[in-house]
Amino acid sequence: MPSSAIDTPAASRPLGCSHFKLRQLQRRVGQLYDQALAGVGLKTTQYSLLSHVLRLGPVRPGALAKAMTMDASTLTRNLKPLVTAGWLSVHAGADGRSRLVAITEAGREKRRQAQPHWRAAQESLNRRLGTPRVLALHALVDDSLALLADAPTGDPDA
Amino acid sequence: MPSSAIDTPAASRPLGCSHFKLRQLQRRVGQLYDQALAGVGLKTTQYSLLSHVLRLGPVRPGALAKAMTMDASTLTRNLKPLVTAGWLSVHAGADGRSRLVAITEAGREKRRQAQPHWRAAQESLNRRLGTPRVLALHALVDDSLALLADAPTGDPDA
DNA sequence: TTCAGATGTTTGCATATACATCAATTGTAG
DNA sequence: CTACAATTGATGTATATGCAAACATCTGAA
Repeated sequence: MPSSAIDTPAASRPLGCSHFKLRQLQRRVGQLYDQALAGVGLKTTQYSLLSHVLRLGPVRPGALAKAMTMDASTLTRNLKPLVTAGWLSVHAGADGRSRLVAITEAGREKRRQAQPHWRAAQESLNRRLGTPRVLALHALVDDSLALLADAPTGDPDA
Repeated sequence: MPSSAIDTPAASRPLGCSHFKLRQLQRRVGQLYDQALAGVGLKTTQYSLLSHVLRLGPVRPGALAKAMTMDASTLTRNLKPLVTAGWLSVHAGADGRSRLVAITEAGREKRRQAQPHWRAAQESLNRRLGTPRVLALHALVDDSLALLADAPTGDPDA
């Protein structure tokens, strides 16, 4: 068997469904993180969103969605609870149609408060899986994301 | 503390959020599979559900949820569209409180019809990521799931 | 036998997700 | 200057997700 691409023996072909496997793991990991953040009244997704807005500064929804690999419409809706809670604010952008999402002082405080819990979840996961395994997983995910970068949802100019 | 757990150099510590990374990848991969199945009117989750019921035969909702690593209440609701469509049926189980989920003939046919599309999605993903990477990802996910097996949502007797 | 606790499933509630479509705005060609 | 294309978000619709609690049923012990 010369090339690694052809004539792959059955045992070397992925058998299970990649989507299902990822889904399963994401559910479990999500539960761990959500539990850790439950005490401060944040879902993990919300913590992610707060963190991204904090890091990216006032940012247009479209750019934020692209940075987070999510559909713009999903982002619009995910913003709602955080704006209602007063942790994020949405202002008019320079362009009349566009907007700017920013974190509020209350949002900064909330994130500060949540950060140790998030960190605890990370460390707990590292302990349970072993740091090398987590590192390997991160690397694989990052590589995969890069290779799929031109997939739907905010495809680049391609 | 001699163990390998302490004093990990900064560069060898996971930096990003494991949950967020998994979430991102799952979204992208989910889109690929969903696109492939859109033609036959199935979401990827629904294809998974059909496949599991086909494989596990008439099965109690609780056992099915555990097998799929999802919350029982999620499963209950995910069944609804499939039952409505006539692809799955829910009967009374021996025990008056429990039930049995089974696939119907229409469900078998629908799955048969969808299978090539699912397979195409798999192969497309294998091509885009490279089979070795997909294999490595599967292995990591499987190992991680095993290590997290006693997490919430249908924890074993532990 | 009757009731307290265990077991299996569904509901209430809130959020997450995305595609198709709508609405508002801007930019531009004529 | 007007009509049309392009850009940017928001909505309509449907599904997915999970925790807490309700519901239904069963089991075993007093």
